[in-house]
Amino acid sequence: MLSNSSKYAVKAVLFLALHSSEENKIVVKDIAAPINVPLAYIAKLLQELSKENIISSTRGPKGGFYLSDSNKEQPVINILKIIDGEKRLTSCMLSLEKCNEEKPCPLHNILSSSRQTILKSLQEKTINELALDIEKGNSFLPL
Amino acid sequence: MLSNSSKYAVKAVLFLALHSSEENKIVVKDIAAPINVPLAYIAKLLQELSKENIISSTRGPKGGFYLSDSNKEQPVINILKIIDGEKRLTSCMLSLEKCNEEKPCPLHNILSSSRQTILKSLQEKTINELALDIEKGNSFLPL
DNA sequence: TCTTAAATATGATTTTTATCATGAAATATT
DNA sequence: AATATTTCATGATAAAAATCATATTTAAGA
Repeated sequence: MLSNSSKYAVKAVLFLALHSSEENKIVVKDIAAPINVPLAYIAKLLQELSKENIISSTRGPKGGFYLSDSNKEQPVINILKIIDGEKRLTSCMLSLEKCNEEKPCPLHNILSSSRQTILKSLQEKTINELALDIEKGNSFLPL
Repeated sequence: MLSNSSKYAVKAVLFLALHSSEENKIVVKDIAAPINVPLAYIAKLLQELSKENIISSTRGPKGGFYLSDSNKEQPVINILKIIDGEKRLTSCMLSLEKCNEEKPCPLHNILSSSRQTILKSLQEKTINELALDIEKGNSFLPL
């Protein structure tokens, strides 16, 4: 459902949500290490996210990546849309082009409602809310 | 969530459920064409499924693939377990090894229950039941 | 204005997944 | 027994995804 890249991206953004701010930018190297993702690889993903305004960055000395307040209010699904694309999230489980509510594929009725629920959650939950869950100890981000 | 291979496998098995029986075996070529999957590729998948007793086959003239009655009573998830492996179906959405009910990752609580529901459905629904859905016109299998 | 520290852009390499090809083994028919 | 038809086993190739490398641009500070 999620690509490797998306998972890495979520981890990185969450890390920024927890540890960065406009006044406290973080260098790629210091993001890659704690979230345990290859530096050059996460660098590329961060670039994409930055270009699409999911996260913020400034270059040069004292530069780095960070999350502005408005960045933090975005729904989690925005990350996935950029990295994996809309299609991957919503396409039929059997990849049948012609599958839809009127002409459902055999798996459609079984999976559809759970799928909807998942998407709705990802739509509603903001990056900031996820970060708060971690801070409150309701969830964890090991390795 | 599902690999390409798994999707192909489900389509093939469903096709067999609808059109084959012990007395009416079907040759690979006549499976590949209607489900629109490359012949040599589906052949390999069918071999795997056959070896693991998800489907049945006999070789030589008049041979082919088919579903025995007991094959048809298996849950759909068996196909996915063979082709994708158990791990792919159940692993944490962020691929965090340490994620579990006690120490949930940030996405865990959001997604876990829907995920469970999906797995339960795939566990309970048999191949035969899916086929019946199609026969009744409750679902379709285009291309 | 020069140097340095950072992101950015681009592309190369590696690994994984998907696809294709071929020969060996098995069985039914003659 | 010989032959033809089919699955089965194995491995080769191609495509896509993941990972790595490098040169360019930007901004801060001396």
